[in-house]
Amino acid sequence: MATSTRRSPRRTEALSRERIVDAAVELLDTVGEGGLTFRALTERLATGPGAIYWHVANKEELLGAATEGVLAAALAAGPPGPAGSPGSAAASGGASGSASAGSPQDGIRAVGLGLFDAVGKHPWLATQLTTQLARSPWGAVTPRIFESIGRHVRALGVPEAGWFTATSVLVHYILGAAGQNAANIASGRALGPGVDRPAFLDSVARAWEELDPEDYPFTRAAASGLRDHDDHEQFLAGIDLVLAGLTAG
Amino acid sequence: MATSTRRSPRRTEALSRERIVDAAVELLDTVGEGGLTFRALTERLATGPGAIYWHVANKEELLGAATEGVLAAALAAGPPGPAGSPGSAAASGGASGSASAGSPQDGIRAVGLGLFDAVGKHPWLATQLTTQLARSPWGAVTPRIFESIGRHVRALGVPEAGWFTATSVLVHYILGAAGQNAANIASGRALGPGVDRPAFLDSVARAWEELDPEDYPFTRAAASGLRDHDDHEQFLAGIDLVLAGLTAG
DNA sequence: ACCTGAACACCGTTCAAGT
DNA sequence: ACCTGAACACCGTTCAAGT
Repeated sequence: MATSTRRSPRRTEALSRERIVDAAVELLDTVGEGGLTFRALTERLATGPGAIYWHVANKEELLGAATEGVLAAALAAGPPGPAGSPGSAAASGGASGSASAGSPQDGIRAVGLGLFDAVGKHPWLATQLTTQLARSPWGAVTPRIFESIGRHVRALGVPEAGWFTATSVLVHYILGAAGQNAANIASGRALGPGVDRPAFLDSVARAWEELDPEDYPFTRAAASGLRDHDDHEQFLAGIDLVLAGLTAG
Repeated sequence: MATSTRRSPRRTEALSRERIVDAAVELLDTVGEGGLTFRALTERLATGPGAIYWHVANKEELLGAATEGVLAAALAAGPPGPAGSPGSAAASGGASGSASAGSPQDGIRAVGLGLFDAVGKHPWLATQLTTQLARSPWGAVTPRIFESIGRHVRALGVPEAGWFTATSVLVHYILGAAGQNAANIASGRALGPGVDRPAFLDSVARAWEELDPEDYPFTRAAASGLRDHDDHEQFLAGIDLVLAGLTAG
């Protein structure tokens, strides 16, 4: 199947589901969730809407496939966890954090950080994962996330009756915190080209400090704590809090 | 059918921002997030789109107002008492303390249950709160939620450095679990009129038990635990896990 | 000040028709 | 089998015009 290497105004490679999903991820990453439209997709792929619908049932399925792909990559990059990708065991040998031989606690931290960073790279991912988690627990996404955390929970020695609770708390926290972090980055960028995350958090802290002292004593007092926190450190502190609860019970 | 004659009674009350927001909430509750359109709104309010735009800047602001209204009610009402009558819990601002007489732990459980049940009544609320929490921490929603939980965290004796972490974990878990529960209810209804939540959870459990034993050992084993769990009990177990971590540290 | 309703730009999706 | 592209129903939003 030697494809001609000549350049042409039209696309040279045949369309495929994979190419479409890749283009969707690219669009989501660069223009955001609202930027993924079939028109933008047809332009990028030099084709018509009908061609896309030949490979993909509808937009929901396309979003699902994009989510699954990015999630699988994020989980595979971490410790050797559950099903990486069906078929090929490629994974390019990455396994950056091969400290996976460590404790279950470290395993949970590693998976959490992997998801946290994946969401930082793909800000739309948090919303999408949350949606899939809630709307279709029978799909591929929910078991994959659940398993990636839950196997470490089990290794921790948590009694079986507590598995679901512990894994739920961890997963909800991880996705929530990751989504919030990603949004903070995006909001900072939106405020101006020179506004990075610390600058953005400072503006939020300032807003919180101006709240009514009568109604918002806690939030006002907690505002200053917003400023000088390392993303990862702050995120891991939340995980460790849950871990403390697990080993204390 | 009455053809072009306008059968709906002509509007007797003047339009107002409040009436529009109320109609939006009603639409969200009955037809879901996708059902809130300006056309449905104009029909329900017997007016034109221009009239709505006179009172409300755009759809985003309308959704925000709907979210704020329902959230304020949920925080003011607290959890529905077992038999008693809360009557009106005035609570201007953060107060939210219908169960304020008890321990801080009970306070957190009460606020959590209040949010959990509000999301159960308004399934769109979880997504909306998460969005607001992430996208605009300077808005009204974020401080209100944060305060409602955080003041009890402080009362717990948690050192100030841990306030943000603890409150974040609790809030993310509460919204995540509430959203998942609401989606489960909706999914059960969607599957059929006779399918309630237990039946739906059973079908999910069955799906999980058919996963590949090699790739999903944990999820398979945890599946059976899905079946016979009381909503509230299960939800509170997650909160208690975090509380255990707080008092252990 | 408040409301009307036609019009605009855009969206997801379909489908007869081509290769 | 795979792709084309016009067409359809619908959406959020605007705005000159009315009261």
